[in-house]
Amino acid sequence: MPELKSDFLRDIVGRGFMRQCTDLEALDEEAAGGTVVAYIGYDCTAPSLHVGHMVSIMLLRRMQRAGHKPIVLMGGGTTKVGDPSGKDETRRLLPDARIAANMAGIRESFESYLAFGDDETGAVVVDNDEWLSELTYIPFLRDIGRHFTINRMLAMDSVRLRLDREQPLTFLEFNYMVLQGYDFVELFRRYGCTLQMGGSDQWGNIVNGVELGRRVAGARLFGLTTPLIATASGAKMGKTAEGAVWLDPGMCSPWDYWQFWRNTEDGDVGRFLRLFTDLPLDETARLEALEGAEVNEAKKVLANEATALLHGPEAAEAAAETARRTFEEGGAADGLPSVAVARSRLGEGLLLFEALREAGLAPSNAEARRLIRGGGARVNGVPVSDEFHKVTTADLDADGGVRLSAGKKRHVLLRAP
RNA sequence: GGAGGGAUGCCUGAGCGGUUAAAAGGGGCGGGCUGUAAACCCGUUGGCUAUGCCUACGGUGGUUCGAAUCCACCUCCCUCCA
Repeated sequence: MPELKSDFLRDIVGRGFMRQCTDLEALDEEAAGGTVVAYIGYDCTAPSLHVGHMVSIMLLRRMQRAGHKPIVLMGGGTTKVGDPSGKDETRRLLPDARIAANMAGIRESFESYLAFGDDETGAVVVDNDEWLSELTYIPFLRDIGRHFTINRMLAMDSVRLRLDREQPLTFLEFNYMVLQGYDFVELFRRYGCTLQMGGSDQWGNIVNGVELGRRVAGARLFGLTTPLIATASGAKMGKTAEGAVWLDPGMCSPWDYWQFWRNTEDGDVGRFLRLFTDLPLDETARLEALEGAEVNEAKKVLANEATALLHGPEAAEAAAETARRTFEEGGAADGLPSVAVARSRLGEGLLLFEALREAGLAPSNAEARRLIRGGGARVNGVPVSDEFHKVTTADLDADGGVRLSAGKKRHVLLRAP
């Protein structure tokens, strides 16, 4: 790879953010010479973003810190259509109110990563519904539609996959790529945006936008994609027992978020430090070089840094401290998720399986009982295998709490004040 | 509009009158080994304080001592023809 001139590209290439770029040298030239305006689009299908979106969020962050202007494009309009990429089934359509609510939740998360404002490098949020819902059919077909050939559209991966598998692809979805391409043109016109970034599965859509911009606006646009992040053992990143690791603290507590990063596989630590923290590269290299059990130190740094970015340094510190007390000392720490229960119920002796269920450690009594039978249940760190064991006031510590555990990692503090 | 095919547990997918809470795999959860890692091995995987009861094979009725399995209608999906 030739020597890069711009801080922005040197930084993100060095940290592993880039998979493909439509014209790296020319983009480097632009970025070295002035402020680049770039965007990434986000679907509004869920009420929050999750860890799977972190690469692109961090990319926008690094870009802004390198002196450029990020645009967060909310797909309020395109979500009404549905992206066929990577899906072999038609996506169900969401009601408009849900889309709007989702958008609000997503926006929230960005506050932690980007500095919003109208100045030269201030981040902005735009909703493509603004222009997409204004479109009128015939003029749109004449101005934009004529630049797309069915031949090329049929060759797109997202389309071919469906057709090859003989799955239906509706005309509505078929239009997604046209609309996404149009977004780029619109952002170029409104904000002088010349770069679209996204996951590598968006490459086709991004290239369409670049091409369209050249044809209808004579613009020189760029596209850049990030690699798909899988874990070292090949699993898709960002899923845990409870499902996706959400960014919204209401959907995934700072404690769980910290734990997610703490549980990173050894082989991923270096890469994740580079992608998901702001630590300088010499520091990440030092941490990555740690061997054996020492990598745990690197994982803690990763968890601290990643959590601090999203939830703030205090939340990260609290999670780290709770983890230290819970795992390294085996005690009941304050920061654990806690559930309150009436003290009188402990007086009579509360069945452990019911307590586990109420604490959210098991979805049903039957599951809780299986957990106990399997030897995975603990009260204050002591394994209990009696299915009908009762938790009593004698189990309470001085503050009126009992620590219930399901397995080695999931702990809840049951409080009976 | 016509002809055929399909809908099974978290997912894929077998079963095609009783021995089926439903094969197999995946995933999940737990245990062991470890370092709150990976890999591997083992157990478990509808609900209910349970030698039992309830709910379950798209929906509603029916045939039968007995249905996920047979019949009718309905809903949704797919393929082909017009």
